Amino acid sequence: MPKSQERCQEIREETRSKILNESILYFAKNGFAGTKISELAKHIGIGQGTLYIYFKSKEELFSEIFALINSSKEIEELNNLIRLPLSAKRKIRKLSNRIMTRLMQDDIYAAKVVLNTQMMLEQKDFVFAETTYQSEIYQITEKIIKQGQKEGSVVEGLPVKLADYYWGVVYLYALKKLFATKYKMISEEDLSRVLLKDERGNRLI
Amino acid sequence: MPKSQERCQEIREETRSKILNESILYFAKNGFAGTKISELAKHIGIGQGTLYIYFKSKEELFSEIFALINSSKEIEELNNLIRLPLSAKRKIRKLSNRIMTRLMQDDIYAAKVVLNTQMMLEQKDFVFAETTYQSEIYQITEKIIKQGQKEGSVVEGLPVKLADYYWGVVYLYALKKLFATKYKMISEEDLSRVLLKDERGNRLI
Amino acid sequence: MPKSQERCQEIREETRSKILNESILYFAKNGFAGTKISELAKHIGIGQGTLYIYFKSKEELFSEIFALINSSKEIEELNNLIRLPLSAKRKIRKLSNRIMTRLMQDDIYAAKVVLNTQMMLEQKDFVFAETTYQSEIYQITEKIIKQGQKEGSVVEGLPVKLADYYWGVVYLYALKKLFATKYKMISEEDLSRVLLKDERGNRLI
Amino acid sequence: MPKSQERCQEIREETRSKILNESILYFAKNGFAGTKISELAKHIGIGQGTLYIYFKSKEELFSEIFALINSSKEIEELNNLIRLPLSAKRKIRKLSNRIMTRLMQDDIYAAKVVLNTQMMLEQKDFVFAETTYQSEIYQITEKIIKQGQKEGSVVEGLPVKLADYYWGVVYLYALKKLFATKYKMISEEDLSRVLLKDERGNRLI
DNA sequence: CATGAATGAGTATTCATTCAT
DNA sequence: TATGAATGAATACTCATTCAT
Repeated sequence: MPKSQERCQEIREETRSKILNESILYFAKNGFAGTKISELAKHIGIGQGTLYIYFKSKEELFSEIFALINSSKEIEELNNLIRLPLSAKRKIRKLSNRIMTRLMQDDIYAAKVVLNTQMMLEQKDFVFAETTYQSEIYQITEKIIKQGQKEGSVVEGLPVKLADYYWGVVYLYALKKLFATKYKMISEEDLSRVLLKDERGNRLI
Repeated sequence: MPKSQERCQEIREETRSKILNESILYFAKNGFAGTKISELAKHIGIGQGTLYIYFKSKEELFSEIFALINSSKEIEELNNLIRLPLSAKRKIRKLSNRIMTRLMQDDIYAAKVVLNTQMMLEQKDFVFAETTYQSEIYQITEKIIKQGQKEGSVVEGLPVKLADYYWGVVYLYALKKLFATKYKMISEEDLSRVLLKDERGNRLI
Repeated sequence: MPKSQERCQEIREETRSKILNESILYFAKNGFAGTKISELAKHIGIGQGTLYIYFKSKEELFSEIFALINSSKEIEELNNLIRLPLSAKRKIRKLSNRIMTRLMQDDIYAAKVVLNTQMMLEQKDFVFAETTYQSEIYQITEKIIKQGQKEGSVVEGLPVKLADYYWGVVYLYALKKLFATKYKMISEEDLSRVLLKDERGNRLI
Repeated sequence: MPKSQERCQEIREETRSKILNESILYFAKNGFAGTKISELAKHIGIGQGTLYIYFKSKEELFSEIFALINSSKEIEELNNLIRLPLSAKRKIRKLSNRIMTRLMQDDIYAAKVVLNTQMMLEQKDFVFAETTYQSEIYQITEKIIKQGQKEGSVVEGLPVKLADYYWGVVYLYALKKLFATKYKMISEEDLSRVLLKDERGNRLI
């Protein structure tokens, strides 16, 4: 029965995706040690045992989440952005706009940012790829920064430091999105200003 | 002959302080769930049982840490700063300088910032005072921001948002101090720039 | 496919009952402080963790045992006995007979008597119902005693004292059943004699 | 300094006695497993360490208590009683009177009875002497019972069973003395009646 | 000798993982 | 395949015992 086989495969894939997606938020909010399988399963709406059909262990589930995060189109998007024939300032504004829009609309995106940044900070052993991944994002950002510094629109300073700072602020507001009940989200301009010189000042030159 | 009462009291106070101080870093780095009493005790250099002489439970130890954090002189210092007959710009530069200097020299300070900010984000039930505490710091910062906006040295925007952003960046670099192995610490000017308009631009006006 | 809901419920009820029943003897023999969860679990034939699925703590298990003891049919039986159109003497003989028969055949019954009496003596806080329960048994016994004193078959003395004494002797031999290796069990007549006047003496009147 | 040597010895003896006496009640009320050294020391009014100067371990303290209990003059008194030129009935009444009087006045006596009987029931390994001791008391009691049965004042039945029963009732009211808040103490006559035939019946013969 | 702070072996409790249904 | 009851290794917590003062 090839049809049923396929269908089975399909169902498996669906369940796997569901677990993965629901877990991202849970892990981002509670951390690895703070996440109990029993509660996670309840949150997802499946039995505890079901989790172990799809993932060998809690740790494997956690590292699979990174595979998911890192396979995202983030890098591709960034690469597309950099190649556009725009000023660095426009690129930064576009990027910031895209980030803030997603952050405000999509908890999963915020969770991904949070987990990814935390991994980078804590250097957990079982996450391998992300160093490469993350540094790729950083490198692209640095390129834009360098372009901007040439163009005079981006503040002075080591590009690596500025890129780190920029994504740090993104992480900060991803955290607020996930955890804080009362907070003031910053605007796309606020985020851009991490890199861009003040408009008014420039205009006056 | 019994140990002198005062000496006993002294020893108890010392040990309690030692536990509290050493625990701050540990909890900040590993989180509540990720902290094992057995390892914490080893880290402090005491027996597991000793911990329980001074604190009823892991949770109590954790919440006592907040009493310690919040009883700090942070507020007092800020209050002194705000009363000085200085421009908002000078105040912000002074404050940022003090914060970044401490952050770079003192892991415990970084840990305090981290724990305090996380508590505020996560709104753990057993921490009561900090809301007040935190908002007090925020309120003072807002006052400086308002002063600076009048003086034209501080960027436009809701003071509450800017204060939140400013302390968020402090939190961000406290995290980096504690966790990151490779990172570029921002300078005092970088931190100040969260609030202050770019120098060059201003000069040109 | 999930286990059928009813079957699950059934299994849970069975395991719970098993734990409760097996624990009665263990607690009665070793006391609360003297009972180790690890050994109790081994005795029952389950894992330690299983105990905690059904009972929040050792203390909760202990107090649930009382709910079980007190929900017994003891009172009902006594109430039925008292309503029979018999002389107090016959009632006492019947009651004593039933008690001693059970005591000799059923360790669980002995354990229930032991735990219940000890609770009454020690007035543990977490046992609420039993005061009522116990005093109800006492009150019924007192009624039979009063009837017997009117009929001239029961010895003089405060009914409350005699009831207390009677059940005290029952407790005494429940203890012997559980603990003593060598002892002489008293007969039904011996127990009845706590309340009843000596036959021979009466006959001679 | 021989004088100081003696004085030291004296003080040691006093402290040892104090610990022993205060411990009897505590152990009787809480059992071996239920007694915490920290609380026992507080109850006695000494430091925890002090206990270990006088006794090697909790277990040794417990078994020393038995040496104390068993070295008591109980047996001697009983032996004196049996040798008096009295009827068994008089002896039983005298004995019961002495027992009940002490029981009501002296918690330590009640505690001794309780501990002693429980040891006999539970046959703890580290108590050796008491079997002999206890059986000696029982044997003397049996002699009185046999005498009484010959004289017609004591009820029929195996002397060993009756002796066991008699001392069981004594244990029962020792328990009540220690634990119960509300209870009706039995009188000397009530205790005697365990062995003695009813007066009225006898008189009528 | 007396103390009580410190210790770690022992006990209670939790939770990732397994497995019969 | 899906479930959740059962498990025991890991973790939190207690308490008899030691030891510096």
